[in-house]
Amino acid sequence: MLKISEVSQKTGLSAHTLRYYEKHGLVSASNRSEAGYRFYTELDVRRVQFVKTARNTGFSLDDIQQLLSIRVDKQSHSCQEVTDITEKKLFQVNAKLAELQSMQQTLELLLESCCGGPENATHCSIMEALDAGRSKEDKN
Amino acid sequence: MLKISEVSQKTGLSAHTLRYYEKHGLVSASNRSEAGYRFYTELDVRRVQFVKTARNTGFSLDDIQQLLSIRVDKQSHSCQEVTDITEKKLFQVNAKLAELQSMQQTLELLLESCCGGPENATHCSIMEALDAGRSKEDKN
DNA sequence: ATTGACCTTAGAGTTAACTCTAAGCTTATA
DNA sequence: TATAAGCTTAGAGTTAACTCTAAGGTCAAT
Repeated sequence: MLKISEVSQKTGLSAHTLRYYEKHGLVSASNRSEAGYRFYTELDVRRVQFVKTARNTGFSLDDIQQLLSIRVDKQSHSCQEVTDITEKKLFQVNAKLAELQSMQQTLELLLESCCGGPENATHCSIMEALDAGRSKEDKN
Repeated sequence: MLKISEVSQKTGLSAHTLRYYEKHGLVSASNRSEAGYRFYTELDVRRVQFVKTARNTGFSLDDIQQLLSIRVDKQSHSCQEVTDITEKKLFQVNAKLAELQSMQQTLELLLESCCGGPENATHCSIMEALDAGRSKEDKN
């Protein structure tokens, strides 16, 4: 049985975050001391680690809620449910990735076009490009 | 002289957003009618479009504040100031990109490993992987 | 018995960039 | 002149995931 600070150490999540997760129904300590201190079992800690891993993989806390409810009763859920959640997340990641790649390219082009020197910005090609408007992402 | 709804139409930004930009010192209408209605000049509209283009390129409103203050007095600013802002943004974009690419790879691996079928999730390899902990992004 | 470190809760604050609401003028049209 | 569309403002709400604060109880060590 671990106290919250020990779980914090073990997982790298702050005690604040652990309480936040509990308040939001993700992971709670199975036991409490008489004084009300949280006591986490080994299983609780594994659940915390599951949350952390899923978080690092990009899942939102909402996604993780769903994954956790599958996790506690795997028999009643299918692999397809799991892949559905995962695919949805992958789509989101891919969409964001495309957006950022476009930004990256634009920024690189801007930097290539500009001298970057100490001369004044009267003819700065970055300023000109931003002034020209109609950027790549400008969907219309 | 254009009213706010006309500028909205021209730029694709909502009237709310235009007022928001004004409140935050980005772009204001040069004139007002007697009744207090905003009237935008052609120059104001171009400034709005500059903001929009910069936004689409990934710059934050704070970055754009700086870019605008260079824009109104290019003589007093160097190309280097402009490239500094741009490089800083590119670094941020690259960092986020790396993070998302890592997530993408993890998610793809997860999806490859799972059958995704209607069988129950008792041995779902995605669940197992998330349970195994220590993901790639888990820096320690 | 008194520190000081740790725990508890409810609830407020943070971030960015909007987005919306309410209450009330103004303007154009019928 | 009445109605509807559009404008104004201040200020509240949204989103996600924390992060922090205040006020107070608990525990181990001196």
